[in-house]
Amino acid sequence: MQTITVSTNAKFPAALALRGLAVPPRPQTQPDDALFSGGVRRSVAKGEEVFADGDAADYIYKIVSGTVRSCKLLNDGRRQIDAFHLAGDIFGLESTAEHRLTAEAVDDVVVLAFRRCRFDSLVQDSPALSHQLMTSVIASLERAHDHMVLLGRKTAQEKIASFLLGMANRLAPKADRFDLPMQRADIADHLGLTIETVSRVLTQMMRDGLIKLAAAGRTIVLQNRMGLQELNA
Amino acid sequence: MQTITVSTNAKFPAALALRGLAVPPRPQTQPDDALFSGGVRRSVAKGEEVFADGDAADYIYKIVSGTVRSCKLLNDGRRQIDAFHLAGDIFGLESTAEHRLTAEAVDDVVVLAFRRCRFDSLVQDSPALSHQLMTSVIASLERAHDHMVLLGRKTAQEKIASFLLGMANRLAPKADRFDLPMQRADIADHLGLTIETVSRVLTQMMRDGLIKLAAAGRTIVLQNRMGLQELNA
DNA sequence: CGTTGGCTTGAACTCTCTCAATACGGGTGG
DNA sequence: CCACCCGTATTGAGAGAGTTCAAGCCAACG
Repeated sequence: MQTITVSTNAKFPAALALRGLAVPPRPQTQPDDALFSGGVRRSVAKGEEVFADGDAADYIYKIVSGTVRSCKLLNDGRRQIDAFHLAGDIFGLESTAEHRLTAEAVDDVVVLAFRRCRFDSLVQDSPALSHQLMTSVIASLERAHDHMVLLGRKTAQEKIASFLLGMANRLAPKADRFDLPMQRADIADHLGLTIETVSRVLTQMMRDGLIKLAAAGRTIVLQNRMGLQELNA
Repeated sequence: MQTITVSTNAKFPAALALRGLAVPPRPQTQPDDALFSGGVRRSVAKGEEVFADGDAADYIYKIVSGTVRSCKLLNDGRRQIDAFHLAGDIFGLESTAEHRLTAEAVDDVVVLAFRRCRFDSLVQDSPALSHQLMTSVIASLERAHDHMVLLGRKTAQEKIASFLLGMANRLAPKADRFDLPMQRADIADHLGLTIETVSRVLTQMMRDGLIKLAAAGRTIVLQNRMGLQELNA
């Protein structure tokens, strides 16, 4: 744990130095962007950590592009992915002085990083910001609640159906086709299944005409939203 | 859903009326009690709802005594208990206007209820309160994260071991003996198991000398904390 | 064109669930 | 004070969803 902490902390200043004085391109404007003007842009390569379990929680992050997974590990290697964060999402807030989970780049990622101390003082000054932040954390909590129902009480089929509909909603709200950024192992560790079960359920759904798979299983086409919704329980 | 909403909303003013002008006895003083001075005391009998899924989220609650379970239901009756709240815990904080889960009294409960709107303005005025509240929500979120690991990746034995150690910590931090306020069905729905599995694992732990059971299985004596800790993963 | 990483498929196994019977305990009424 | 009851917990036997282990496949890449 110590080694991980050190290595990641060491990595971060390096990234800062690299991009040092570059002016961060203005991301698409959203209600809470006021919060996030002036953050430091940081690129994280696929598979690299944004922060690790045990790291000092000095920064809060907002995703510019790419996908981040936040996960917990059991000592024997079992993994649970609590959530996937997509462009626009805020993460890293969920902690005390030290992070209690690891955030890794699922694909190549660009984030904006904000010093937490500066942030805290900002929050002190602005009740509006405070409120926004609170809302963001509470939203995370509600997603966590939904995910607990999924993990504790849904069948493999239902888990996959929920997952596909949820990702479709976030990745391509209008369309019926989208590309999953993560691989089967990530999906499995998010849903509390094995990769084999994920694969089997997906092929069965394909046979049942609910979905179509393409591009090595990464592209999903929803052919029967209704059918999936029924499985969604 | 409508019927539940109405009935519970109707219940609440009644409770207020009943206890209307009674001066709430001052609960044991804690750091964040400033937040909760002036709340309305409300008793909830075992099995009754504090609020239901779909109710207007007008109040925030702090437990004076007793145990509350907050749970979600699937349309076919499957249930997931997200958390048990004990004396001193805050619950009912939502980002939306409506509750997204149901809070029920596990045993006879007394809570303090606070109008959310009044609360919000209080928070506006006091950064300190805001910070305390934030801390409380973040703590909930971290417990949720831990629980997701449990639900998604732990075996029945490990789930029960985690649960017992956790409850021991909260109910009797020093002692090795404590009474579970909830029944097997609640434990099962909290851990993503069936009551039979809960019972079987407990019996096995008893045979293994890890615990002792008494009082119809409600009293637990930890005989081998180390052994449980090892199972805890 | 061989290697690599990720995905799929198959067959056997096992942990947990399901269904069903039995036991326990606290409260009530005779 | 005992007998009965009802809700809750335990125990048993059989079934099944999902896992495990192992092999095969496919596309990307050097």
